[in-house]
Amino acid sequence: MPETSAVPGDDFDLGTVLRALADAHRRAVMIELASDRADGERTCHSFNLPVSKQTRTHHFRTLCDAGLLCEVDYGNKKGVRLRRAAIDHRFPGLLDLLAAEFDRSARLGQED
Amino acid sequence: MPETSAVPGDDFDLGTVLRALADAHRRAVMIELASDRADGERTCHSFNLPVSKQTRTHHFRTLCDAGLLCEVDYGNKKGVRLRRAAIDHRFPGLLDLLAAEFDRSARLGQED
DNA sequence: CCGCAGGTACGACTTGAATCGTACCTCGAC
DNA sequence: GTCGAGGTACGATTCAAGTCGTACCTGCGG
Repeated sequence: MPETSAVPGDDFDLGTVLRALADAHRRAVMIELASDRADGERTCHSFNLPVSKQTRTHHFRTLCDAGLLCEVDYGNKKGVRLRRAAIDHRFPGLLDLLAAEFDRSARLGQED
Repeated sequence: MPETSAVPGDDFDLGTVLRALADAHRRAVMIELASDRADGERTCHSFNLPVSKQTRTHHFRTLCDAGLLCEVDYGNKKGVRLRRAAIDHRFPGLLDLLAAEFDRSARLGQED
């Protein structure tokens, strides 16, 4: 049971969640995850965050603490997975909002 | 035309909005407004924010800059109004999320 | 065993945001 | 006109958060 999610049930705190989503890098991760309906496990490394790995660790920890992600520790590597069901249960519509932002930024692209 | 909304159309920025909602005081205002389907004009004073009036000004400015509120300047007093239509158009479900949080906190009350 | 890559722990730095003090403005009541 | 209440402007302070440097751990492949 290599699960490392900080939040057990639907013990979400809206403030914590919004603060987690307020950062552009973390939001980018969440938007990417929310858009992928496959909900596969991703490595922290697979997101192209333009920050050092210490900072990456910090951001993913923040997201986990907020209950948005759960981590799988392989010792060497780490996998993250979106807690879609829990989030949808507690904050219905939130992930749709993020997914919509994905479409939006894709539509805008480099223009503007 | 005493309108003073900083954001004209649906020129919302998700980051700005989430950062605005990340603060507990501002969120309290938004939750209260989102729950009131009457959408009447309120005075800044009518929210019971436990901060000084300078800080209150700061928070309402932040909410207006995010495009969540529009203000009506009466010189002496100021009215605020939720930009429900614009928000619903750009972020469908967001206000429902906040309204749900109102119910939730009401249900929990002082317990827990 | 050793090196490398991903990840974490701790600490330091820096920036942004929340808060308030002081001063000033605007309107309405007296 | 004067005063008071609501509001704003500017500056100072304080604190949280993002960022990275250094050091260390873990597994995998040579």
